[in-house]
Amino acid sequence: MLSANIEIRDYLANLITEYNAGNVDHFSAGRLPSERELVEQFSSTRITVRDALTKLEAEGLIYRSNRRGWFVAPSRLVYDPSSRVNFYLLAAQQNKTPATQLISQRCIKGPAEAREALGLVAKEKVIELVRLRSLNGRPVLFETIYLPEQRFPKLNKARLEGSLTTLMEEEYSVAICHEDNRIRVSAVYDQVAENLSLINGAPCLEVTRIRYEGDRQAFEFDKEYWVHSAIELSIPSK
Amino acid sequence: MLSANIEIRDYLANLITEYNAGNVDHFSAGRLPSERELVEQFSSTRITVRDALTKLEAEGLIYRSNRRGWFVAPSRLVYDPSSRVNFYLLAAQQNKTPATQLISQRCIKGPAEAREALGLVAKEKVIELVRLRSLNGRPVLFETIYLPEQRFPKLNKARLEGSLTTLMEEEYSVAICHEDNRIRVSAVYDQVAENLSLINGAPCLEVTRIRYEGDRQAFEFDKEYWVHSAIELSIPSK
DNA sequence: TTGCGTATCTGGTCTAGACCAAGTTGTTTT
DNA sequence: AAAACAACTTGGTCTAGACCAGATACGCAA
Repeated sequence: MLSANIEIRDYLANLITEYNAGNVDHFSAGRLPSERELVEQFSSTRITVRDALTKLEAEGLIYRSNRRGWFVAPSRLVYDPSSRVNFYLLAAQQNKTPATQLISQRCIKGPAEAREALGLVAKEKVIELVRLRSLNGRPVLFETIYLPEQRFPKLNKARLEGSLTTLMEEEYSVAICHEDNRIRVSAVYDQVAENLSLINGAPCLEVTRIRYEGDRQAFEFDKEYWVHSAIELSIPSK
Repeated sequence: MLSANIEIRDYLANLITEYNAGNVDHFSAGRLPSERELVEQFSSTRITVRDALTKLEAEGLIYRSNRRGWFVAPSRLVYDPSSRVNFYLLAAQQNKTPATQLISQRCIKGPAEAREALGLVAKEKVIELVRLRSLNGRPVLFETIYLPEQRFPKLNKARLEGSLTTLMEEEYSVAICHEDNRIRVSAVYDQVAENLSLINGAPCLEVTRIRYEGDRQAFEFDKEYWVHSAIELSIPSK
């Protein structure tokens, strides 16, 4: 005996599979029926319907756009965090249209985690860049980048929405020698949640990255929050 | 104005931080108060309390043991999926006590995904091994391993709960030349959920691995489901 | 001492609503 | 045509319960 929420999940999961296989009839523009319509259809309650939707969200089959509705998740971007292929190229290779928006740029003391990773002392400051990246108009990545101010004076504001890796190579002769990526499942809140159109506490994939140049001198500390259904990591062996 | 569920989350998150810092008074044996006690304490309802708990679960601060209660999540196992360090060694290095249980062993046709990855044709079969791995008595990993029967005849049953990598090296002269890991956030159901003491639809970290030997011949296909709060992936650059 | 049954506790699932706030859309006004 | 407003729709949050099923603890009988 299946519980009601699983029945609804299974029903929707089947429709989604068909939809992804090309049968576009089920959902208009990838949008699922509203929660109240599903309640009607299954003679159930919103609690149960939302249980089903939350499970599909956890699986990455659907995603929510805060207070707008639930949508079928497009195919995932396959991403190798330790490769330095830039976001635009990667997206283009997978037939997705990328976009980057610079949300803020500040020169601050910065959080302890970043200062430690960058080996800063005393009054040294960091440049904090906050960016939002989208695929086909859907926000998928909220990232905060910390750079030592001393290493990157006079950052070219015009280029901050493009590939930072390229900028750093061309204008600051950075040569990455090593990097460490830490990946965990986490949740988003507040500014991150809002920018990704998620609710507080929604699951995400969190990537923390430290990049080193030359004799193991850290020059970049990143925090990335990915809408989990938008991404699959690919880690080839060394 | 904070919503009630966030207030409860924040309250518990603080207690958990203190608990992890050594103030053991708050929770006996890492166990949170029961949902009904929290309802009392905050003059709220179970829906709201469970919203808060679900958010803490998504963040990996707590985990649930099905119908037993909610517990503070121990520190994560840091794991490099592309390294071939075995589970026992890895756990020991991080002061955790590992255990492995062989749940089933069959010789079957196997799922299309595995057959394809292994390049099997016609009537070739695979050996399917299902194992559950624990840290300090807590189940954290449910894994299914598919091996081509022809490559691994007469598998030594006695050793299937130990390191497979070691077994394959010693008894079948396997030399890994390459591997590909795919990582995504997903959800667990049925047998996987039961074995991990999770509910249907609970979030997890799914790792799919293909290992190759010699001239790029695949010899192993794995599906790993990790309790997400139990693990952090570490991916050093190539 | 060892099972075994039972009472109790826990989370799992669900009912049947309510009100709120943000996003969307259509209409009116400028 | 553009801006402003209002009506409506959507998910977000919450109330106040109910019953179920698995896990646990405990007492009793073999």
